Amino acid sequence: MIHYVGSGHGLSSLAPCQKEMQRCLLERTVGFPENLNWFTIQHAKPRPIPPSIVKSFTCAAKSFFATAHNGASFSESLQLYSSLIQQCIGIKSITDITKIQSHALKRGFHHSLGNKLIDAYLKCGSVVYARKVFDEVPHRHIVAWNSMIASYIRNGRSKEAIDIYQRMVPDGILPDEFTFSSVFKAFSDLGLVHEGQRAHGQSVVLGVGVSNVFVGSALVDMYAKFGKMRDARLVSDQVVGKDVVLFTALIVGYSHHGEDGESLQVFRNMTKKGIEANEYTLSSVLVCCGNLEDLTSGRLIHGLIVKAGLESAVASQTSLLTMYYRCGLVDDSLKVFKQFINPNQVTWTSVIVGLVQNGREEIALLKFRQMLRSSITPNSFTLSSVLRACSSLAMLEQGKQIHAIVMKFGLDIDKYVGAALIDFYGKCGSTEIARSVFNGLLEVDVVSVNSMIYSYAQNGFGHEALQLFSGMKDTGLEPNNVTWLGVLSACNNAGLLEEGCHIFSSARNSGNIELTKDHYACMVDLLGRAGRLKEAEMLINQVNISDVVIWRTLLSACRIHGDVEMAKRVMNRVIDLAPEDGGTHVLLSNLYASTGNWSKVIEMKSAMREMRLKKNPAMSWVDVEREIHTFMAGDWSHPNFRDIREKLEELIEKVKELGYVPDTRFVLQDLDEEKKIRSLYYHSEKLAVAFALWRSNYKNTTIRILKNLRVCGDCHTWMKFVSKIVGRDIIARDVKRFHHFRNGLCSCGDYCWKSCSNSISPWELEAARLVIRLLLWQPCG
DNA sequence: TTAGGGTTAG
Repeated sequence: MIHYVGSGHGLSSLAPCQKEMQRCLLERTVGFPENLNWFTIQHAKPRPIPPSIVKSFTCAAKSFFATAHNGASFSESLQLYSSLIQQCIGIKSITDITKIQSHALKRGFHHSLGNKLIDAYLKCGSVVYARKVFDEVPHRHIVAWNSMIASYIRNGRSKEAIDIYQRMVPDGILPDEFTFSSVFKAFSDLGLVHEGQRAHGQSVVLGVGVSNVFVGSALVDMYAKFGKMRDARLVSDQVVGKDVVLFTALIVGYSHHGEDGESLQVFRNMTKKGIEANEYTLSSVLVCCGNLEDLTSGRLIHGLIVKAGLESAVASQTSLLTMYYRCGLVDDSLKVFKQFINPNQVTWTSVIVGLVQNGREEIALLKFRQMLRSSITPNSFTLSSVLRACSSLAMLEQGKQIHAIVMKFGLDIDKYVGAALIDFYGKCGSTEIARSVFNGLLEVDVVSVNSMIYSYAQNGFGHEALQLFSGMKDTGLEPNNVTWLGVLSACNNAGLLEEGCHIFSSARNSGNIELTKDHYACMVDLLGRAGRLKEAEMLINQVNISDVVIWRTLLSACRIHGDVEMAKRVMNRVIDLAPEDGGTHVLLSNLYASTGNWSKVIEMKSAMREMRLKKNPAMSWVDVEREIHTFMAGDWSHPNFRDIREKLEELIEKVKELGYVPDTRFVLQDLDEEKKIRSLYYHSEKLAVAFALWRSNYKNTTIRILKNLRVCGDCHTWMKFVSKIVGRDIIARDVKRFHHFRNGLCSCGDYCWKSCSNSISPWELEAARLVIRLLLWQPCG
């Protein structure tokens, strides 16, 4: 039943309406002079509007003109409005629809056209206007309800979609298969498990179950997104006439929940049934191959993509390059990337991520620059990855430039980028900046807190890490595996034995954390460094973990405390677990060397030669004026070696005056005392510091050193003295942690070099000597 | 006139 509303719809009102329509149409066809009549419009040649549109408008107007004169019936007028609205959809003009709506409203046609108008607004992308009409008109067709729900979901407004869905039954409208195929996504988007299940129940009651493959695949997708793969499978099994979409939803579901093998099985079943995979399926299956590092299947899918002619499809190409880099084939990944004619943001990001994950950080940064040059905007994915590249290379200046780009795009409040920034500044030794980034985050989650705890941990700020950890409870954040490890490592790096033991037992007793070998390794390190070797050994035996890293950690502690007997025992365990491992032999050889057992050292070295094991040469890198310089112990190949040597001699003389005494215990070769002292002087980190000071004599910048092994104990003392005499900060990042040298002291509090045995070690004596010297040296008051 | 699945990060 169609209702007329208002009274102005008769023939008498047609003339002004005609004028109104003429005005609307004239405005639509921009460029027409206003004094033209309908006849001239038919023959006029508009400038900016494409001829096809003008033609359609002219025909519509002609028809309206004719009906107006002949006395248009209600249905004729309605038809004309519908036709005009249809044309507006064609040119996606919301303005024109609004004009037609206002015209129709004056003539009382508004409500009769309600569903048409809703459809038109939605097709032109205006959910707001559509909703306005939806709320105004009394007789909404089921199509209007379904269209509103689908549009809200497409626009990421799932809550409003659910509101509309929940109003259907009270309004006397029963949801149909179109409703359910849309609405389940709204529940999964919002993570509303119970509500989603209830809607599933309602669909069964209404008889709109899985007989429809659209409803079935939407349900499979919803259950998969909830992580309920068993339910997803049960629904899928009931669907008759399964299609490629349903299978893809299942494949993606399994993959997202770590069951990539099952995904591949589903894919095989699908192809067995003769269902052809499309671009969506193939991209998803490639992700599974990448996650499984299953290159054979990955290459097979690559073949299928070529066969299906989908090589140029962007998503499958992106997945292809992702699959190759996850399988470690960076060059193949780059080959795929080269085939892109116009790489998009995701493609650029994928290739950058792949390079960073495979340790090709420098090329990743190069690609990032190319991306910016091709005017592709980086997103939070891209920026967090390039920041990771800068962290790995300790490239402070580059990272700062990327931080500026982050600020430009307003992404410094993003939790992913924020965590990457915190990690970056932490790894570059700038804990204060890391903290200010942390404080500026819009949303703090467990990952950003973990990043901050790690920054503190790496830089020896144990108490700060503990404080942040205890504050987590107030913010309602639950610590995870990574948090416990971070805070344990903070205690370890700062030598907080008691606190570390307390944290470890809390983690063990918390009940909801599964401790991994990393947690145990950290605890063994803490106990071992503190000299509680027996306890450390007992802990390993107690948990019965056969992991080479844990035993090697204990071996390293044996070396610090000179426990040769335990070291031999531990070494046997290490060799059992990793017979080819060179590091173990180096450790034992160093242990013999530090106890002066040179015959054993020679024995070990010849054993290592036979096994063709090599000790990694110690290397240091220093960043001076954005240029990286590499140094090796006793290597004078640097073009400025004369200046470096001169600077080094000068520094050594000055630090000696302040009390520096070379500690030859750190020379692991059998040399006479004088030669030992000379070999200490030319350690790579000393060369790097001397070079940096020579090149930047009159500047007050921080010197940043990166070392591939741990900083040697003698160099550690030497750098403390140097920081005092030159009044400059030195930050040394070694393989384990950071050392901030400032004004004669180090942030590690010398914990790394302190022996915890009962007798006073030479190091403690040296530290005491240093403190006295500094006290004397500093002016009082 | 209305409907379902995919690619990149800690």
